[in-house]
Amino acid sequence: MATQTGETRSGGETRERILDVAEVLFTEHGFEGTSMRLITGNAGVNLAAANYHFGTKEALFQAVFHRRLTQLNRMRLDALDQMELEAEGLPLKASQVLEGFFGPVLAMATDTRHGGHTFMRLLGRTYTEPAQFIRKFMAEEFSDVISRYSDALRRALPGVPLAEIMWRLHFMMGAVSYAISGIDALQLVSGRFDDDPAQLAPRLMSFLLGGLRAPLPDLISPHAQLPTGGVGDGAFAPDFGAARA
Amino acid sequence: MATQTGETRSGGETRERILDVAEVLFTEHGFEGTSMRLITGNAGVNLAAANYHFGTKEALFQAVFHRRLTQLNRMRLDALDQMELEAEGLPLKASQVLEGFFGPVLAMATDTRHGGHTFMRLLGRTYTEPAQFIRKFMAEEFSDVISRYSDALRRALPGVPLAEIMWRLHFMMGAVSYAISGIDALQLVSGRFDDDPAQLAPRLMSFLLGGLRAPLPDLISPHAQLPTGGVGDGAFAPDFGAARA
DNA sequence: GTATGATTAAAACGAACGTTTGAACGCGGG
DNA sequence: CCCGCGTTCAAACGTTCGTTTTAATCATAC
Repeated sequence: MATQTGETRSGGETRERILDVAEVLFTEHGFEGTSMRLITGNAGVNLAAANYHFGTKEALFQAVFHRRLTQLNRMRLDALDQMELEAEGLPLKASQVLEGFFGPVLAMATDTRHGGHTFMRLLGRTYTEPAQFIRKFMAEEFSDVISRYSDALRRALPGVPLAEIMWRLHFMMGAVSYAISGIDALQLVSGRFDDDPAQLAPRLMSFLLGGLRAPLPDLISPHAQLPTGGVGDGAFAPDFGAARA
Repeated sequence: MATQTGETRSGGETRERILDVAEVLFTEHGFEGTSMRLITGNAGVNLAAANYHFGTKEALFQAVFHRRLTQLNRMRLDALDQMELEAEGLPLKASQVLEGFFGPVLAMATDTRHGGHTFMRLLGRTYTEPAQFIRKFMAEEFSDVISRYSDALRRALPGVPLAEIMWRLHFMMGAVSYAISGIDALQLVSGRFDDDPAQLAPRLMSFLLGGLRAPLPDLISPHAQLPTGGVGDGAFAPDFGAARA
């Protein structure tokens, strides 16, 4: 009220406010579906302020990711460091590795007070976004964590080929992503049921461990590596063929 | 060359061509990121033709989905009908149910000749899109299949609560979605490795069955229902708290 | 051969987009 | 007191968007 136009905000408050609002709106409407005007409007700041602080819309999007991913991956690496320290050179248990990798994700996802929930939905959604500039920095942000954790998993599951571990890590990331981002999608499709967020973690962890430690599949050509458990019945009807009218 | 301007196309060829191109471009750039001009331009048809045939961009998007989803869910229901017929009233095996549900998906996903591969990536990506008009008809297209298959799963896994089955179905859909849409995302993050598409199905099926049949988690409040297998160690560090600077 | 109805072409519509501009503002140190 | 610097402001830039409009073109029936 002191001056004619808007009041001046302290320090980096405008910047942080833009980041917070952008995180929510990018989650709700996607990158292309969110306009700079919508972001700055909801944040109560001037349109040009966004370009002043971040340059371009792409850079703003990256800044949203960088702020959270740095924190997330730091938590993951710290957890792994501590577990490996306590293990004194012995391989970790698979459940420990999973907890180190997905624990921070779930903690962030169920934290509604600091916006982590919103971001994790955005992350899951963005992981499959093919936009070039997104893929680029996603790879950079993740490569360290992936290599450290795939290594820990390889030691936790001796005899399982590395390719299999990578695939299962990939599958697990999909399950976690859906677990976080698709709760309403699930309700939408199946009506209401037990969705207590406090029970999501044990549910998910049990599922992930079951999948990670499942018997190895019968692969087509190469030498089978471990006993399989009657999984390979049925060949997934590979002939899709001329089914399209 | 017979006439001054373009040649006329037969019957519904223009319509089909628009659908095919739209499917590819929606997959690559998303709904908001794909313009009608890009679609019609790549299809070699006039811009107005798209609005003539489909009315609006949203209706075109729905048409893309309807064409494939109808086929996909028909395959799923047919497979379930036949399996239940052959079972003569006895419950199906969990592996059968999974194969009926995800088999058509994988068959479509690995079929590069008829564009199914493209569509399945689009489906996985769209499942978590929060756009209202998308959620609406996704629910309609899927509700039949979900209720039939969740019922079959419930009979295949007696003693497992329905809520648990729905959650695991949800987790599995996430894993399958990533398996289909994120192959390059995986390579991007971990370098090249074995990605023979013919081996994706057995790999995925093994993982899914392991997760589906995993021991039930220790839930916080309610009565435990089945013996659990030492999964509940660690509580996923629920205090995320003031970690943000 | 020509009238008819379906389909396409080309151009234009207003609105919304990301970004830039140049002036005004608040506030610290001379 | 005022000047310089970081920041915010209103306004405008040129482009692209989804959609509509008007006229031309085609296949077909008479």
